[in-house]
Amino acid sequence: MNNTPADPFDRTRSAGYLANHMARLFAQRLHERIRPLGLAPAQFMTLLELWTADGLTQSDLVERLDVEQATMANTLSRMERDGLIERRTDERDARARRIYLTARARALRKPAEEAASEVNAMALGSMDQDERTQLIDGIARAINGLKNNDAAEC
Amino acid sequence: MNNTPADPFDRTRSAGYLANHMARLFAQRLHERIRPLGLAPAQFMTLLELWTADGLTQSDLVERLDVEQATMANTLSRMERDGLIERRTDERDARARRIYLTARARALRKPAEEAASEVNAMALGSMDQDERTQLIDGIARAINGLKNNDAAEC
DNA sequence: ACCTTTCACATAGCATGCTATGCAATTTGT
DNA sequence: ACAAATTGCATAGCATGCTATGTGAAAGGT
Repeated sequence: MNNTPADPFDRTRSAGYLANHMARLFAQRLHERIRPLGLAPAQFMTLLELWTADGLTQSDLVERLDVEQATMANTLSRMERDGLIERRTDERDARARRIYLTARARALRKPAEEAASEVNAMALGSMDQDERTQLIDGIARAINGLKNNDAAEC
Repeated sequence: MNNTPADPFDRTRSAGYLANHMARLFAQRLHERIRPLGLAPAQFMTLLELWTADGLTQSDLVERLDVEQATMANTLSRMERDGLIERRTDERDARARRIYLTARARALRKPAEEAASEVNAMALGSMDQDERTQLIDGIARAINGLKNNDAAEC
């Protein structure tokens, strides 16, 4: 019985492991920068959509940000608690609750986006424009591969 | 007052946003494959180290996997609860508790690593070997940039 | 020896993400 | 018109990750 198999799994070259590590670091760096604004990463992500399109429903956000409905419901509850959004029942569909930004949330756009750009610069700082584009494109392709769950798995 | 600024933050081209999205998809795909084995993603990550080096301490794992000590403590508690590890107090240092795999955990190595490889293949399926290496290297560089928090920020 | 500092770990509290489930409102099929 | 299916959202329960804090054991300085 061989304890170290012929083809050992090397986590330092595993896309999944590295993706997790990178995402944790991004979240930490972002969080420490937007915490002074009273924001957390998932709230910032949600605001990115609401800053460009106010009055969306929860299911709109679920679709655009590709998170589960329950996750978004909880994030929105915390944002309402923190005075970032208001939820008003849709006039035509009593099930839906449209989401509107408060003045406070609108005011946070610039500093928060700057913080995020800063973190991106920190990650990509050592790369030229070509390398950055290649990395972004590569991640986007990986996302596509992972999304087509049922599709042909090579 | 311009509601849509000249340089809008495009989340679909933001490394941080994409990193988060990719990591969530990786975790989902991995989890659905290793759940039948009774494993969760962070447990698998921890096992990757323990499979190659049994008898580590909690702080060894913290250092190798770059997670916070409290995070690792909780993950190890769940792994102990689930019969994957045993913790025995170090003979020479009464503070440390060395971590040993159970037979059950040892038996899970092959199927779990195969599941992870399958997910990696799913993500990288459309790329040739060069493209895969470039993506892995790019992520590794981003990780380095994000880790040197205090270092020169461009 | 003794006091301070450091180290290894545990715990509390919170945010984010998931699955599973439930409920009420709308839509659909007949 | 009405039963069945679908839709929009809430909640419970859990895993993973963080910061902050506490505790007991070991190490170091005097």
